Amino acid sequence: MSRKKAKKLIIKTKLEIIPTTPFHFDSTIYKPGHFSTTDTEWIAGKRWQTTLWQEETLGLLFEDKGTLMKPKINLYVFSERKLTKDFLRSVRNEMVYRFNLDLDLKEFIDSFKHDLVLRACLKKLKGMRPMTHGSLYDYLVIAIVLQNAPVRRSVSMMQSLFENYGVLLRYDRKELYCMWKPEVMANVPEEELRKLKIGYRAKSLIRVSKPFARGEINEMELRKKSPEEQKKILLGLYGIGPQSVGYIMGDIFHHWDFLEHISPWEGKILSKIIFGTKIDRPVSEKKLLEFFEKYEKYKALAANYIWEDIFWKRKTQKIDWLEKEIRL
DNA sequence: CATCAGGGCCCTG
DNA sequence: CAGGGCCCTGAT
Repeated sequence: MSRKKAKKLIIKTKLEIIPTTPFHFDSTIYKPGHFSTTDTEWIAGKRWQTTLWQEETLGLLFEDKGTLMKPKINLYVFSERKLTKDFLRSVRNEMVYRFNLDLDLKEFIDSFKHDLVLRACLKKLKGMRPMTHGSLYDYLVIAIVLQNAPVRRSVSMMQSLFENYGVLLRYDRKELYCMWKPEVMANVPEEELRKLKIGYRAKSLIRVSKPFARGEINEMELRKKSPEEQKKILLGLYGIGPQSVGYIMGDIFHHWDFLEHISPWEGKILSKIIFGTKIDRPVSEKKLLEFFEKYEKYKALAANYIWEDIFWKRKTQKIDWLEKEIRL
C-alpha cells in the first residue's frame, strides 16, 4: 500500500486545561492495555492524537505541565486553517470530557484507599482517569475490529483501514492518520473492504457507519439519555453486542457503575489478580461480578484501576502469564 | 499438510 | 437460550 501524501496542519494554537486533583497525567493520557494505532503516539509527558472534530481534521498534542496536586495540561491544536474561538472552546471542552479531566475522584479514593485489592493500585495510579481519545464512532470502529481476532490482526485491520480511508496528517514533525468521515465508510462496497482482509466485519463497519452518516445518531444527544436508552440504541447497531456495549457504557458514556459482563479472557486475568487463581482456572463470571458489588457506584471504575495497574506493571516488568493471555 | 481458536455477534431452531 | 458459522492468521 502506497503511502498517501500528508495534509499539513500549519496553524498551531495553544490551550490550557487545569484538571481536577489529584491528576495522574501519564496513566490518564496513555493506556498501555490498548492496542497501538497510527493515529496516536505517546512518550512520558506527551501524547499526540489526531481527531476528526466537527468535520475538521485536527492534530492534538497534550503536554504535562503540572503535578499530581497542581496539575496543568497544555493542549496544542494543529489545524489546516485558522479556527474560531468558539470552535477552539468546543475542542477544549470535548477533550475535557473524553479524558475525564473534570472527574472528581476524591470520594472513590477516600472510600477505597484501604481496600485490599485497590490499595496497591491507588498507590501507583491515584489520579488516573478512564479515557477514550475519540468519538463514539471511533470507538465503534475499534470495537468491531477487535471482535474475534487476536490483537495483532486487529492492529493490521485498523492500519489498512486508515491507509485506505483515513486522512494522513502532518503536524509537529509527526505523520499520523485521522479517522475517516462516517459517510466515507457508509458508501464503501462490502467487497472492497473484504479485500482488505476485514473479513465478515466488513458488513458491520458499513452498517454501523450509515446512521452516523445520515445524522441519525448524535453522540451529544445520546450522552444525555438514560443508560437504558443508550444501551438499547447501541445494541440496535448491527455488529454491536453486549461486550462492545459494556466498554462503551464506561469509556464513552462514563457510567462508572456499569459492569454487567466480564468476558472470559478478561475474567481469567482479573480472577488471577483478585482471587489468586491459576490462569486457566478462573472463578465464574458471576463470582467476579459479585466481588465488584462492594464498589457500588464505582464498580466499573474499580475494575478499570485493577486493569490499568496490571498493564502498567507489564510495561516495566515482564509478566509471563500475562504475555500468554495477550498473545500479540 | 490439517485443524483450531482468537480481546463477539448474528441467526436459527 | 444454546450452538453453529463467520473472515483470516499464526500456532500446533
